[in-house]
Amino acid sequence: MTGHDVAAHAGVSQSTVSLVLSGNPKARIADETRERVIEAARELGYRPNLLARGLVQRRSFALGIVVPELDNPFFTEVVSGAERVAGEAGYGVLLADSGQIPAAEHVMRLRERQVDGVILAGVPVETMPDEALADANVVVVDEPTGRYPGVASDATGAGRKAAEHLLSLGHRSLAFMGPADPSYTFRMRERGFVQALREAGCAITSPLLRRAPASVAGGDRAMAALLALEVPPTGLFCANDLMALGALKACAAAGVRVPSELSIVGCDDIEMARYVTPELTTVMVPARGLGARAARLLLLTLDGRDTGALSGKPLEVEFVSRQTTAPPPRREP
Amino acid sequence: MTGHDVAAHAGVSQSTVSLVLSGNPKARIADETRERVIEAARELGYRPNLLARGLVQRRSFALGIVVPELDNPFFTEVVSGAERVAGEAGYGVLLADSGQIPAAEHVMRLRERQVDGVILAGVPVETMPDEALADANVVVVDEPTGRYPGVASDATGAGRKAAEHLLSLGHRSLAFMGPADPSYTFRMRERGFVQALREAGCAITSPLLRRAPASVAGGDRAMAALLALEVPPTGLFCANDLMALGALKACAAAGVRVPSELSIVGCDDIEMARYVTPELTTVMVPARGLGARAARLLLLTLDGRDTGALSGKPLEVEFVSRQTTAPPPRREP
DNA sequence: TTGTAAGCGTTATCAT
DNA sequence: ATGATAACGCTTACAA
Repeated sequence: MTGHDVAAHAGVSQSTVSLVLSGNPKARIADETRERVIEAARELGYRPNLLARGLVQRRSFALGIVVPELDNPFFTEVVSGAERVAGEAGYGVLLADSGQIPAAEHVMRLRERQVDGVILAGVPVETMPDEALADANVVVVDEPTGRYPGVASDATGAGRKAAEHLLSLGHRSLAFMGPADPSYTFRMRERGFVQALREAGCAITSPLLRRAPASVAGGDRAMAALLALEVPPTGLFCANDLMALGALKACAAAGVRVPSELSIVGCDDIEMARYVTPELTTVMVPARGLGARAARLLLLTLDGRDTGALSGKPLEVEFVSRQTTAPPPRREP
Repeated sequence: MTGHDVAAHAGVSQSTVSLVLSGNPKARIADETRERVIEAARELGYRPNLLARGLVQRRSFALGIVVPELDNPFFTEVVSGAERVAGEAGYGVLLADSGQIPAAEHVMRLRERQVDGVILAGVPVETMPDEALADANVVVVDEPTGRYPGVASDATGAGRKAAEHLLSLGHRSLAFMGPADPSYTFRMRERGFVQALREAGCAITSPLLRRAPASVAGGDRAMAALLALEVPPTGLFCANDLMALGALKACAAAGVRVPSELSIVGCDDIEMARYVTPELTTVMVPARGLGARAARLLLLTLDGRDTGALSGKPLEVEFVSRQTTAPPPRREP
């Protein structure tokens, strides 16, 4: 089924078919002819070949999105948000998970497929060879770089809000857990938290600052270490909800009651945060919104009309009070 | 950067470049020439345009995969598994989430993009217009149809294993919750469960068979209804883990202790099953394996060498004993 | 208003 | 062993 077939069926030339069906604005086609073509296309069930179109127009109307791991619900949401807006704009979405294949390689492959742009989420952009991204349309999610446009959430604000909440509850002995890798967002969450504490005259000591992978397993381990301390903290902020879930698990295993003995605040507000018991107090980061915004920004850029409105200020994060925080236990007499 | 540029740089014709770089087996190229071409390509950072290749070869080396919702961790895993094997085979993966746009429409779009095949997961294939799938390479995940090849898990086996476990613990008053829609897999899980009970002389009465969406919210609601019964069940099997998580939540809210007062078995073994407290006893369904297998089957089909080995028997499911099941409470005297 | 024709960047068939 | 050349299915001047 090609445009030629439709043309033959409608008794017109192939280019007329193209003119009609591609909705080219500067195409003056007789209404009668247009009808015939559309009818013929419908009858034959004609669908244009987007590879051919892409070849001549030099754009594929497809976006690539690369994430480090689809398992992480945060990235799943980013992808989901991006997919939604891309889909609604008629764009295809090529998904690349850099679990097995390095991100740079994925980007090269996407570019071979002539994607019009690439969304990078959770990918350490700085570590990628320049050539991979050279003159490509790139939007980076949640990792501000000077080099590429990006969309981000207010990461320091997230840490700050967690600190303020814990502080206002009366906690003074606070801990943080986060990954060792230099991920911008995690670093900023940490910084916001630590700074807010310091401003309140409540410094965090190094044994209370745990490094572990930003996963449930990592949170579990880090919590175990915290619990083994002479003087465990009464409050904890985790770099993401996954870690918080792990911490929760470790507490359950150790018989530590949350929130009466220990308050825990996560970050992201993944769906599961609402589904565990006790429900996780956290800071909501609009993952789906980030993905959607990234896609929107990319699409605007492609149309050459990125007004800067989208890449502007970071998306707001919002403190969500649930069941894992409470005032610290009274000191044993 | 096109093949022509490389040709010019290497002092050969464009077709020679293609011959060399595409690794065409029946290409006899002088070693010296080959070297020159490869070197030129490297220097210029040449990457073939896959749209052009796809146009002439009439295959895009891309797969489409459509899922009902990326939020559902089960489908996320399916996608992840499929993406992995597709990626390793050099195939691109076009992702389509039928949240906003109907699955049939998605399939049409994917076909416009000339995907070589489509994986349908969690999509009600029977309800799709025939034309959407007509002479396309399709693999259906976990929903056997006579019309298309598919990969499936042993859904009745899953229900059966849940029943056997609960029965062996001594439960006799059992409930089931699952979605009302006629999804094959959920139906089979239910059937396996109910049949195994019946065989054990332990019929399930209709108030103990709850219909609700296969989500956490659905499970929560269904559990509330179950708890409101005169004589609540002592054991419960949920059509999937999401529902089980909802049930767990409802129990926590109602102060019903799991597993001492009520035993719960989920199905799927999503990652979260391990992370809630108490950890969810469930039946493991290899979601990632299903996705991987679906992709493998599709790739084999494309190469025209589907030996039938993959579409054969359903993938085994495995009972996973964790913390949400125990013997029923002793009868009140 | 519509048709002709020149590409888009490849692959693949043929001469040479 | 290599180079012309004809597709692939479409868009887009330009002609008619």
